[in-house]
Amino acid sequence: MRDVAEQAEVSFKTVSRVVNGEGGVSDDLVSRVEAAIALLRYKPDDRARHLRQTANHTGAIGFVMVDVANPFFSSILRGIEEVARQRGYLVLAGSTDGAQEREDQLVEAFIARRVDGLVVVPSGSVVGTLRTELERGSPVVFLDVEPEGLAVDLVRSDHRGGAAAATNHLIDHGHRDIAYLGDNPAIYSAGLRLSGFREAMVASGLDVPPGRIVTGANSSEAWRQIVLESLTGKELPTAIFTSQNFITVGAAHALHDLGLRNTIAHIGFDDIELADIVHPGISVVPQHPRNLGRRAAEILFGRIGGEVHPPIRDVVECEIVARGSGELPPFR
Amino acid sequence: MRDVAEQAEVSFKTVSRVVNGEGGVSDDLVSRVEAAIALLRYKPDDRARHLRQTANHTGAIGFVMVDVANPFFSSILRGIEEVARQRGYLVLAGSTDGAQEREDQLVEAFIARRVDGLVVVPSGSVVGTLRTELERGSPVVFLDVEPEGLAVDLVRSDHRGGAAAATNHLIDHGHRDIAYLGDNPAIYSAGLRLSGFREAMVASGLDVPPGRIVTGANSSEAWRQIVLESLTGKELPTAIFTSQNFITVGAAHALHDLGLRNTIAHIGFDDIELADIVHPGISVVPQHPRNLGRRAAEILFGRIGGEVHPPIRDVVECEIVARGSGELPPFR
DNA sequence: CCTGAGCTTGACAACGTTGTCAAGGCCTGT
DNA sequence: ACAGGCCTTGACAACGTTGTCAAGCTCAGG
Repeated sequence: MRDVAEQAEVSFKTVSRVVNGEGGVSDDLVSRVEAAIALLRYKPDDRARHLRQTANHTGAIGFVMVDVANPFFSSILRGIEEVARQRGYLVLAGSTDGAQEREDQLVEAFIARRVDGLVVVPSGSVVGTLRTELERGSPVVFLDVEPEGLAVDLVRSDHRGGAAAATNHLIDHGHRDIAYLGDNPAIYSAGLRLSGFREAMVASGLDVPPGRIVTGANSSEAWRQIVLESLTGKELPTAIFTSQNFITVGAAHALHDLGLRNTIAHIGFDDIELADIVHPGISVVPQHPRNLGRRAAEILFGRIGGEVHPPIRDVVECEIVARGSGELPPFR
Repeated sequence: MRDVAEQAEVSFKTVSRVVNGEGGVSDDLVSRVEAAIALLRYKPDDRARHLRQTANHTGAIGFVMVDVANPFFSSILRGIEEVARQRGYLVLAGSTDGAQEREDQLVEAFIARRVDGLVVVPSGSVVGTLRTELERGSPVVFLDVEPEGLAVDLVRSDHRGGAAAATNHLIDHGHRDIAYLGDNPAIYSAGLRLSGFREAMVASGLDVPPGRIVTGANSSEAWRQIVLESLTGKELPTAIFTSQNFITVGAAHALHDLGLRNTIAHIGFDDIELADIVHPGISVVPQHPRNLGRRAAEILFGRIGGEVHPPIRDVVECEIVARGSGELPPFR
């Protein structure tokens, strides 16, 4: 800016006025400044701008998720981005892979850049930098995961209810021996889904032997292996409930490999591309991640705009989409 | 920082020294400052830090893509993020939906925040802010799309070669009447894929009547409709080549709706989840987006680090994955 | 006891911008 | 012709940080 001012032979305050369209500058000077800007390819520096402006607003929000390569999260990001864009905001995003340490780093980095707010899918309990920010009153909206014992804004699917609905769906179709395959139940959503499964089973007076609960891998390929192993040479369950999209895909592959897709009933959490053109179609309890993202961003911008109200807790119901695999009768 | 200094009764320069671990501060003061920092929940402001530091490095890079909700792009983003994370960089990302105007806004916003470099999937020709930045010598790596007449760093798949390979694959299996379904050929990659298709057809002495080229929709649902319409009540092609992931999904749905998945051969560009458990499996020419992203980021960081060499042009070959649908013989 | 080296500490400028205020020129109304 | 107001323009402080440099202290060596 200093250079532009020199080039145009005006003070740099006048350049500032022209850049910001403040008016009160004669046409002569405006055109001289504009010529200098074009000549020097000058671009204002938003960091300095926001630094000076007392108003706390940097035009950026942060999104901390588990893995942007997972379509569930990238769709959420897209939803957030849509809302942010409307308001002229930029989105900083980062993947934690579920690691607390990485989550801390990301939150720290976002705070250091003074984002105006955060949407967070926390990896574990809320500690460290994130907790500090919450206490300080920074706008934070939690997504998909509800932190224990904290009154915060939250948007998530009804994991427990959806899982229970899926389980009941299988039970209604005559199944008694149902296996659950899911993420580590220490993960909030995975824990709720497992609870939903358990409760539905118990409510129908059914047993859940430990061998019927399989947890732990984290890619569809790994799940394919796990399901292959857990379905080989033992007494098979008549139905399985896979509680996450990668697991559903891995299990569908494994069932396919074993020639069991028409034998063992299967229902999954999260929707999956092409789930309706396989045979049988894969029944699922879909989430609507883009809407979750939009909703979270809207709440966040409300807070950023200074809205004061009790924490919003938006738990979105999930309904079953029946496509065939979840309606297979028990094979024994 | 000023407040911390007051609280600890030291000068703010001393606080700066403690925060940055510069040493040369007595243990007594260090602990007083640390106590004040904890008490006031002080976090340094990276913007001011980078503003002062003459070295041009803000610890952030930008990624401009078409749509983060498309797994192709979110996988690229993930690859970029991995490399960025290793170096302690943050990634700003935004979707253009292929609109030049939005691309301009994003690039402008990233530049205004003084990102250290950009990875860009340009929407059209390189004009506006992006062009200015290139001329100024800012580090920019192009991804997936090769800008016309510019010597720039580039990473992309071999769209033309991959499309030709797919087409030849169909021809080798006896097809003569092949339909092409693809994005608007004004889009760089889509144009190359169409060329690859055309050239392969011509090289085998085959006709490409205009009715066999279908272009233009932009969601798998829209493509499902288009394919449904274009395959109803006419003389059908014996094979189709769908040149992008959404189109492949839409076409697979449509073929399924029409009961033609075992009749019309089908091969697609981009890989698709579950493509191998449908019947027949969907043959594809996969790209490896995460690797593309990693590669682009590595080149970018090389430039940011000051490497000087002629533009890198990294065109990654694509190989066919045969799963059944692309190997069906002509039905007539 | 004095000198000088080494350590700790702080004062101040600078980064690129905007906000505040005052100076100077011109016009209008009397 | 003069007072008062408006319009244009610039000087300077401030935002939160780091770099530079000098001041003051301690301590060892002569």
